[in-house]
Amino acid sequence: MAGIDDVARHAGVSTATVSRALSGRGPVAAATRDRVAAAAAELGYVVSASASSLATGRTRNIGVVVPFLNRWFYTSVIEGAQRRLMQHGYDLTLYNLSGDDREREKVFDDHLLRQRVDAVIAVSLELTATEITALHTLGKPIVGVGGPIEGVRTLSIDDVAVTKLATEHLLSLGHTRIGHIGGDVDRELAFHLPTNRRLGYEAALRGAGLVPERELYFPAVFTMESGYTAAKQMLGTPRLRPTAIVAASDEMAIGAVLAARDMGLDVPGDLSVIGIDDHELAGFFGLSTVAQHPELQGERAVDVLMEQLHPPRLGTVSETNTALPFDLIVRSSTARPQGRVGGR
Amino acid sequence: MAGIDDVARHAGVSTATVSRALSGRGPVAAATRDRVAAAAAELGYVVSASASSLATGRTRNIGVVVPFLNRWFYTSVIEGAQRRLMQHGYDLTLYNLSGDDREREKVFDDHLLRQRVDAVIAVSLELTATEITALHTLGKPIVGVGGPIEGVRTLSIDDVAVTKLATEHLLSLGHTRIGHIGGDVDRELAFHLPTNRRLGYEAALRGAGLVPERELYFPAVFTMESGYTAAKQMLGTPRLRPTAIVAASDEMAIGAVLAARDMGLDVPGDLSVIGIDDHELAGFFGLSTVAQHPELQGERAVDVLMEQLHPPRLGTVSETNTALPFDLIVRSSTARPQGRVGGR
DNA sequence: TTGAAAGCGCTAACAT
DNA sequence: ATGTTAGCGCTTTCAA
Repeated sequence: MAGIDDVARHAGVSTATVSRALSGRGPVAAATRDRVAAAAAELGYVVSASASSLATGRTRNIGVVVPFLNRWFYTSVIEGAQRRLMQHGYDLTLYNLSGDDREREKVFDDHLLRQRVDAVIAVSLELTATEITALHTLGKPIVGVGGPIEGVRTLSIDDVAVTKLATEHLLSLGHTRIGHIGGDVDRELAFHLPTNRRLGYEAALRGAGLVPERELYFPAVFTMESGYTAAKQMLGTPRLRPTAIVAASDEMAIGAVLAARDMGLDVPGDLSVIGIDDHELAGFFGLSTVAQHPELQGERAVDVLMEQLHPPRLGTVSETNTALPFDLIVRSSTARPQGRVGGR
Repeated sequence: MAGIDDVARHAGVSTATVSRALSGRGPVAAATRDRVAAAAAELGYVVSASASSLATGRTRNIGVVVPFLNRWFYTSVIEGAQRRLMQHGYDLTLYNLSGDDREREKVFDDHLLRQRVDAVIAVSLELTATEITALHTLGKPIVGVGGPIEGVRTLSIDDVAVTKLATEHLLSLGHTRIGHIGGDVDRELAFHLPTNRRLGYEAALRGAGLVPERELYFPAVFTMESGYTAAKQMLGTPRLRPTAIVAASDEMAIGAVLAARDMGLDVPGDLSVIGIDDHELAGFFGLSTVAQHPELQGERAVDVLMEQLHPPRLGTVSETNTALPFDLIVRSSTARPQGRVGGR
């Protein structure tokens, strides 16, 4: 493995010049720069990350902490973050908290503090006070995605507004008996999320002059199976009979669609269903939904960090405070309610 | 951030002793070790990764290269690898090749060569000659998971045997017209995989004295939607009329189940379907399948690397050469064919 | 614009 | 068992 000295010798300059030429920091004559670049290329020289880090204190590596891996949202965020990081020449080190508590502790107390990362992105994390302290003693920039962390800048869609929009879509179609399958506050890591989504649902109903019925809310975990179970429950309870369901996630919504089918109900003829996410399977199931673009959230998180890591020259205006976009996507799982209400 | 000198002073020993005490390399009196540990804990000292790496040449970090992130198989492998790495105190740096070619090149020519990793795990990768060269100039251990790489030790289930088993399950139930939805060789990154799975399917048929019909093979990509389309095609073609389908992945199999339902066919009454994977959704859809335990493959890959990175003392026998396990899991999507064949 | 040289924080000979 | 010390490979003053 060629070192910086080899390149220096090869190009007939000092190591300092090689460093300057290759990193772009400090003045180098154009001709010299070319000579150095050529030498480096010829020798296949690549800077040693650890030596460079030790000397500069920067690692060109970002830590991404997620509670799980096997969920569409997280992998999408990671994918977006990774793509953007690569554009900046950064690596991404992944910390998955899905193990037991001891491992979780290890991540915060050891791994993240080893100074292997310049900053961290925390995805949908509900952190303990100790963990927040640990992150702060890191002294590095931190940005959250999808879950508010005490004292940490967080990117997140407006969960209330999103569910409100989904519910309003159903209302505008003429539905008045709308059920909600939401996250179970007691069982989710990010407890604010199911709460906010439920609030949006209720706000929309109230906005239409309706009173949210407690019985039309069914808690579930964010999986297809759980959505399926909840929907069966809801649809099977005689006095409830909703004509539409808004689920707090697409996976739950798909579960609801399948439950309706299994009960012989037509979607959207007998039941309209809308989810939230625009999950990769939403299109296949013809699911109407509100898209929340998680890859974009990952990219944005990186933008925020890069701005702190490499303060931009004056005049560059930050756009990272822009609210995160979400879009209603109407497919074939929602329609006007059948029968009496406004049929033609 | 406390440094090693602070700890040394605090514990009244030299930095060398601190290093030895904390790393476990080299002799240290028990009492001293405790004193050092206490001092380190009190000061919140954590070794600097870059300084340590520079001095030792080891990074305690493994690179994992995947072609995509948003697929159950990859995230499962990563999860398994991560869990095991954490047990060894290693970090995991993720390289995702799903970007454009320029980015892919950057990964191999820059990022992986920065000496940020001690070894790499390549998941389901079909590498170019240049990329293999790049990996080899790395001079670090490499292990592949799920796809053979020239000159690289690779962990992979026996794709032929797996599909053979799935097909034999159907044969044993009495099916004789069995269709196959497999990967499209031209469109997949890992072209050997669809080929091998198809071979296993054909071998099973031949083993039962049947002749594989070309028309009963339908190419697809590894998604639910593609499986759905292929199944509709197969089931809709009058002269084909299979009573069973073996799909090369669970997602495609689920697509086939849904296609059958949409055509008014009962599963397993009119059509049996079996997949391969034991995908997280397989249970929900009652899908019979052959499980391939990707998390385990990730763990095993780490085991192989650890053995090379930390050669075990004599007497420790490596078990990493054990064939990777796969298991037939019978759920409710497979049954004896209806009607004439052996019905009761 | 370039070079010389002093670290960055830790580890591992080597010496004791 | 512990301490002394010379690097690990690069970056960055400081001088020229």
